[in-house]
Amino acid sequence: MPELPEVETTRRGIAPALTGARITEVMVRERRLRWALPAGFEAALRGQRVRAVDRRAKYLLIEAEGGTLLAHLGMSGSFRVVRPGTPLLPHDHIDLVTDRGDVVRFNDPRRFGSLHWVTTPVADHPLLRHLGPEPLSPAFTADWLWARSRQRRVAVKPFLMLQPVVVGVGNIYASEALFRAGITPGRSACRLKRAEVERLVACIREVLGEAIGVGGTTLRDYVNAEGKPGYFKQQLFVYERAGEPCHRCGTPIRQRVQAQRSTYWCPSCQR
DNA sequence: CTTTGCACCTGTTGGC
DNA sequence: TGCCAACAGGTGCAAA
Repeated sequence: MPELPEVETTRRGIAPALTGARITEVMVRERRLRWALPAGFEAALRGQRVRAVDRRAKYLLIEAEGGTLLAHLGMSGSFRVVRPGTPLLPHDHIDLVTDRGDVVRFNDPRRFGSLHWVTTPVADHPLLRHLGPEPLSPAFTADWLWARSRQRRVAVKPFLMLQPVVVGVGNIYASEALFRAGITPGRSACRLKRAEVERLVACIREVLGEAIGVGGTTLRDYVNAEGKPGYFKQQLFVYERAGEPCHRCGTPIRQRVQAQRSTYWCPSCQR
């Protein structure tokens, strides 16, 4: 499910309930996530006061006094903030109960999501150590993307989804950014011209920023902390629009598979 | 090192 | 109507 805009929307939604609150109870109904929750997970978290809720790439960092809860939503994960006694939905695997009477509830049908309690410096964690720059930060520049792309023969669309290159761009926004930049997704990264790389950096920033502004994209099951969908689906130019007319030129949108993932593009607007 | 394909899961959809 | 293959916002890992 979630790419950077959906994770950021989730962060903004759960932060008010968690920041400054103490976790008084941890209820685990299903430990088999991407990595099984270890015995002692609940005990480690119980009693922790949350200092801040941050995001790095597609990870949520719930930073407490004694460590950080590192959460990933995988393909189908979501967090909701509910009141105690709210009936459980299928796949509501974990509850964090706070001393303010909020329940932060993790749901994940496919269980590709993960939770880690980390007591070492979190930026050094193996899952975070090799991540590239945040696309909305000044560290993500045309110079950076240019340098990273020069020796890469891989097609530019899967290239944009490599987290060591730039974080947060997933299957939807890779196609959307390439449409906006006018670059066809099958071009090798190393064959991009300098001006194209510059456009791409700007378009990645633009599309992610706009998506955050409307709460992300809901295709199927993504919901924010209030259980509501994001509205960026209406703004998608190409994703899941195979055969439909391009919003810019009317040419039918095409679809192909790259690196086992569907790619969408306009053969007329993108070269 | 880069690149490719698989694996992990459940739920939905579309074709026959 | 029912069955089954294909596919779905991700990514770690093994192998070539």
